[in-house]
Amino acid sequence: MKEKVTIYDIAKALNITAATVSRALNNNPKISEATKTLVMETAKKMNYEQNRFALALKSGKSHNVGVIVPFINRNFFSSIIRGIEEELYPKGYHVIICQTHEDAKKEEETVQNLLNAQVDGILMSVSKTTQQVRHFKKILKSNTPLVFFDRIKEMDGVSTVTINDFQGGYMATKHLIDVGCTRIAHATVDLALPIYKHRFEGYKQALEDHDIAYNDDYLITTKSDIDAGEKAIKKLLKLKNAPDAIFSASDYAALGAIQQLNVLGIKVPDDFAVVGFSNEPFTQFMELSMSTVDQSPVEMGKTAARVFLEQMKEPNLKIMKKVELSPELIVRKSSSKLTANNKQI
Amino acid sequence: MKEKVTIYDIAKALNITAATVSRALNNNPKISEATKTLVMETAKKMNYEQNRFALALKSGKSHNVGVIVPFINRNFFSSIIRGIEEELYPKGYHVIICQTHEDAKKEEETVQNLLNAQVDGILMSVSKTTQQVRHFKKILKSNTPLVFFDRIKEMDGVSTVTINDFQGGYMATKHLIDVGCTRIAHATVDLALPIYKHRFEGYKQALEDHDIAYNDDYLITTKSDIDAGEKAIKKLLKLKNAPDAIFSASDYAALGAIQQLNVLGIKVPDDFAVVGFSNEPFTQFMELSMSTVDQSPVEMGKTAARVFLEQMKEPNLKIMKKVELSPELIVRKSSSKLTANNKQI
DNA sequence: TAGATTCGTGCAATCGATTACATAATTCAG
DNA sequence: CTGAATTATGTAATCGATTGCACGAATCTA
Repeated sequence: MKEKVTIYDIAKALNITAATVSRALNNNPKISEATKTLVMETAKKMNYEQNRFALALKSGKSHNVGVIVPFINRNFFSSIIRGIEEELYPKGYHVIICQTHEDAKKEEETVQNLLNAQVDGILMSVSKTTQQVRHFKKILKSNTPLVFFDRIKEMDGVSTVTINDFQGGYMATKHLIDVGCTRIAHATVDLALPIYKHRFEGYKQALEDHDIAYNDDYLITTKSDIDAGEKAIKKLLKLKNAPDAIFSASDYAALGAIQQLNVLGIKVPDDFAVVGFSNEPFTQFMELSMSTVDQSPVEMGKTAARVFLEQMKEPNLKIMKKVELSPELIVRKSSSKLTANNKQI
Repeated sequence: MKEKVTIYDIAKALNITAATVSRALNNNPKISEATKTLVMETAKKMNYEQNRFALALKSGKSHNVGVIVPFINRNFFSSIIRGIEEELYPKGYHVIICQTHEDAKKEEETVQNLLNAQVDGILMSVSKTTQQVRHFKKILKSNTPLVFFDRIKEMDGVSTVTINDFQGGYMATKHLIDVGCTRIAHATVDLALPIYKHRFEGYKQALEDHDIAYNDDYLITTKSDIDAGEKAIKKLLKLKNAPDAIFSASDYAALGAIQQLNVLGIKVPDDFAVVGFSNEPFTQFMELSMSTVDQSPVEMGKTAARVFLEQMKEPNLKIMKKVELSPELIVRKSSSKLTANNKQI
């Protein structure tokens, strides 16, 4: 139907060469103003659109960036992607989405695939099962900017955008202390992953700063789901000196905890306070809304995108930027209790 | 660093021409088996990867598909995208994500942009504010397959994947009737949009089939948020013959309704039953879990992708396929009541 | 006014893969 | 054993945009 208009068509129409048209469109200073405007105008008139492939083939730049996440239908990740898309789209970049399903092998394959597609950059959150860094090195070797967000792997030459998980853990724990809890448990997911390790360290530090001894029995490792949270509560309540609060590194486990506490007839927050982590949408919709730590994922996505753009501006310079965003404690009902010493927050 | 290997490199290594290499790699029957295997092997040995841009430039096919949704961080849409990605990725397609923010103008711009990027197809859910179909016609004119999912616009030459919203509305309403409700209200969002219109029609049909007169006072138009649901309940309860149940076309409005009923001390589900629509994740996490209609979004995404792939197989044939998926009623606490005539479902 | 600059364009190669057409090598029919 | 048919490969154009180099024309210098 509608044949694509090329610079040759414009050239023919104006009786000049394609080279001149190209230069005019690129605002090359060697072209006279007269020709420039003339070319611009006819280009517009003829509905000219630059062919991305020809450009990509010539320049090696695709104006695409690859984004790799474990799953895209997890609020945290889809919100990050939203942030990335909003930041990059106006700059003419397209965002290519890939999921790893937390599978290290699929991650490697995906990376290879995106490199082959010659994306201009890769923004990603590392899969839980990833051990190797070979594929990341390949990215760097191919001179493609690489930005990790949230789940990172410490590597030379890679920029990272994270939230301060230590601070998040600290805030959550301190808040529980502030509302009068003294026997605070912590549910973690996998201490081998930096994000969880840092939350745990924040938890420990908050205890220490408030002269509460760390109790190893109060540390429990769970999966990030409701079931795991239920089991964790059952286990914790069997202790002779059972806790009166829990800071869970996962909102889902926290939800399971609350549900189980309900079943057992234990009053939340009065007899047992709960704080989660991530600010999943459901946490605010629960009847007993859940206190949690917000990670501002949209902002994280935007930041990651901006870091990428900076890197693109300085193609020679190897920038390695580490941005750390601040988490925000969101106090809701599951931990809002009035005590002798504390006002409701 | 690592220079890209091209077919010319392979050709040089084997002392043949690039044409032969190309043909061998494409399994052209005119090439002898001997050369084929030889080429294949050296290609593998040299880590050859086909240059997508050269191919795209030559063929006009990008092996990219554009996906346009209002927002990507809405569970429904991100799940659809997940389905699309899972179906298309193994076939060598990359998925380019764009959001419209429900803005018709941004939608037009995005379409133009994707066309310019020469995507091989566009899968999309139409923005709420879209009136014009000019940009859709442009897609068709450029001979690019177009598939609408969920939010469609009736047009010639466009394939659609929807769920049977009528059936969903019918099932939800019939279920409420089955548990003994007789004065069933309906909260809709915008009857101008087919999805909501069909849900409403299903609602009406279910009433009619069970000899319940349709009452115009029970129809209420709300936005799709919690606030709107609260207001709707307030308004409905002011009626002299107040309803005893509501089928809301939005889970969010249904949530608002439940919260407001709680505030007013009205027992859910015994005194007032509630069914939502969409099966948003939060509906199952609420203490009083919400009955709702599931739209199997991942399946919808996969189906849309498959329809696209079929279209690609028959480039000459103009296929126009209309797939309708069945919704599934999910009964949870907000409508599970025991009545004289009904067993608990 | 001759020679040197500057300015604006054109020429042609390039990016990497595909493919119609040409050609060389082999096989086959009679 | 010769011409035709078949098979395997090479030649060169093409997709669309960019860009180093060349070149003619205009302007300037002394």
